[in-house]
Amino acid sequence: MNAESPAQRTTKQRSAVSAVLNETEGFNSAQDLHAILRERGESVGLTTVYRTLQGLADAGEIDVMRPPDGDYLYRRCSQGHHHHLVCRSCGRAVEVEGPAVESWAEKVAAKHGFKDVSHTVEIFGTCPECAAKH
Amino acid sequence: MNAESPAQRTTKQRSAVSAVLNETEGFNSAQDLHAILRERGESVGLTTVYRTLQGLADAGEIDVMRPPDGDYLYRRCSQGHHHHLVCRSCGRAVEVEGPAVESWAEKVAAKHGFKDVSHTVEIFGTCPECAAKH
DNA sequence: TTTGGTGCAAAACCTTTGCATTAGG
DNA sequence: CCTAATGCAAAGGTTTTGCACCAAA
Repeated sequence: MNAESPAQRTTKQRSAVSAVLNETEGFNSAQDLHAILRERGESVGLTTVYRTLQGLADAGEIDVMRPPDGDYLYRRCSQGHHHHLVCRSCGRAVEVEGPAVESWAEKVAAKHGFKDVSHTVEIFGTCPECAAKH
Repeated sequence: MNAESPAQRTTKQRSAVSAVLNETEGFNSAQDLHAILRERGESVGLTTVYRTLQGLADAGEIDVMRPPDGDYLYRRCSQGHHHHLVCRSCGRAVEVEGPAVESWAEKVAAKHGFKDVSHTVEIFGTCPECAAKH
């Protein structure tokens, strides 16, 4: 029992969910993704969407975000640690890095003796396109 | 109809909720606060706790936070914009400031043409006391 | 064939709302 | 008195779970 067999199966539903995540440039809720799939004629249950997203999130293949209000949002992202500049209106997101923020967080936590430190940083705003639409 | 009368009444329930917020040094959920009140023998309905917290939050008298998972958390805080270093185990929070983070967020948003920018920054970790308890 | 995946319906949860009653000013 | 505040119960909405059936390997 050492050969860690993923036993992860490739199904039509998972491929469909993954495909939508590849094509969308913003954060979407599980229900959004489910609606998109239905519009396309793909028949995937909402339960499966939730379960697939959980799996992808656990595997670190997608980013999960929680806005100040509302539900969980998901998005396929590049590898590595980064943060997001998210449009409040359309959900479009830009990946941003902030080395200074990382070190600042580490320093602050260390100063107070906190261990196992992690952090969340999200920037919200209205993107140029949405601002233009008035 | 110009003298903006707050019409805000001081009730036993609101005082009780406010008192608990003053005495706790960590973030608590509405249900936590409700439980604490009941333990004390104070009889306050969960609905009232929720409504009182909403009011205090709208008035800017308490900070609302959303952890990566779980429900809304509330805490009485000092005035002004600041962020938190929160213990994942006991909820204790330290208010921290990061001028560099503020300007960084502004700059990043401006570079991408985003307007009406706001941001959230939370640092999570295990506080010294909780770490000692192993 | 074997075992993980799927999907429906139902359960769990947290939070909000409707409405009659209570009580602050 | 007048009207905001309270609290119970019920509604709302999202996410999870139980279970029988289906399909990938």
